[in-house]
Amino acid sequence: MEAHSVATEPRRADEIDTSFLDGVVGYWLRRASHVIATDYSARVKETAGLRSVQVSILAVVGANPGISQTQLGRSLGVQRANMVPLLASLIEDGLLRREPSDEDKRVLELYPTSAGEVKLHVAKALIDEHENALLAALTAQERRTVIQLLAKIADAGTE
Amino acid sequence: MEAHSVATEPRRADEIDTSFLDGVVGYWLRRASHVIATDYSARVKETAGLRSVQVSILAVVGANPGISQTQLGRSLGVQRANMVPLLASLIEDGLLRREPSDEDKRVLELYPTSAGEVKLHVAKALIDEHENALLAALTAQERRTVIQLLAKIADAGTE
DNA sequence: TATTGTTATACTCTATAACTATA
DNA sequence: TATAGTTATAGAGTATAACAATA
Repeated sequence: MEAHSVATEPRRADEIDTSFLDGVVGYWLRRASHVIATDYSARVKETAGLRSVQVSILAVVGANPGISQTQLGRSLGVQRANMVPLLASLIEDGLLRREPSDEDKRVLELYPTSAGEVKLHVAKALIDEHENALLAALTAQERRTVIQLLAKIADAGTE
Repeated sequence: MEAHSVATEPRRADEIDTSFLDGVVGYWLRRASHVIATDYSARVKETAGLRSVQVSILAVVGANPGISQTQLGRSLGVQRANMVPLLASLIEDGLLRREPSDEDKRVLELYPTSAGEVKLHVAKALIDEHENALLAALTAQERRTVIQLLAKIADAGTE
């Protein structure tokens, strides 16, 4: 039995019934993440010439000078292999530098350059601007709440 | 002035300072979305042989028989061009069928087949299972809250 | 044997532009 | 002119497997 006699005319976009998906967390996660990532990527590329993950890299290296590539990737949820081109362009642009570890000759320690710290400062202002624009509908308390809940969800993948 | 004298030894992964990113909604959105999407995609591919967005398509067409491709794409946040291969495989698998509209000869109306309704039923059970597994750390109230907040964020992209 | 950084490569998902047929 | 569906293609972003150097 196929239900094709129900619709007798085209529907308007705002009449679409999505009631089932409305209760699915993963569905809204995909929608919201896509909206935020699209806007943020465009802004950070235009203003700072960076990919969004590269801003995270600058921030984490800035707060943890001497961190290794593997540690960095683990803390950001990025695989070792994918760190290579991300770091290569940051180093080529003079925003990060590498130094061999004294204790473990396999490890390359990462440090921000002064240019990298300036760039990170610019990026931080950019993030504030971006979040204030796209999260205008959320109060400060709601933003804290959503971060807390998203962190719980993200933790499910690192167990 | 480069801050490389601060770190004198490698850090353990759980000692990494990510305090700046911790307050950024977009950062946690990326992390959480990645965890959920990875697990869900693998399950739905293995069990139902579908991509995650295709499950959403089945659900929306099931609730809105006769919907057009453009309406469907708009309601799911998927562009017209990207709907084509998604729908092609669903039709090839006999889960959906198309019928020319009587009123507008440009429009193709979409209807679920009986096989599509069975598949949707399977997918719904899969979604419940997936969400219960990965959102175990969240109470029912917290899930409702996160959906409400994510919907507000997603709305920022459709204004 | 295990791990760090690396290379090469493939796959998924999304974006853009242009075409056709209808309106 | 505008819109629905389509085609072709490009670009992010991520995943997998294998390698050399070192532990």
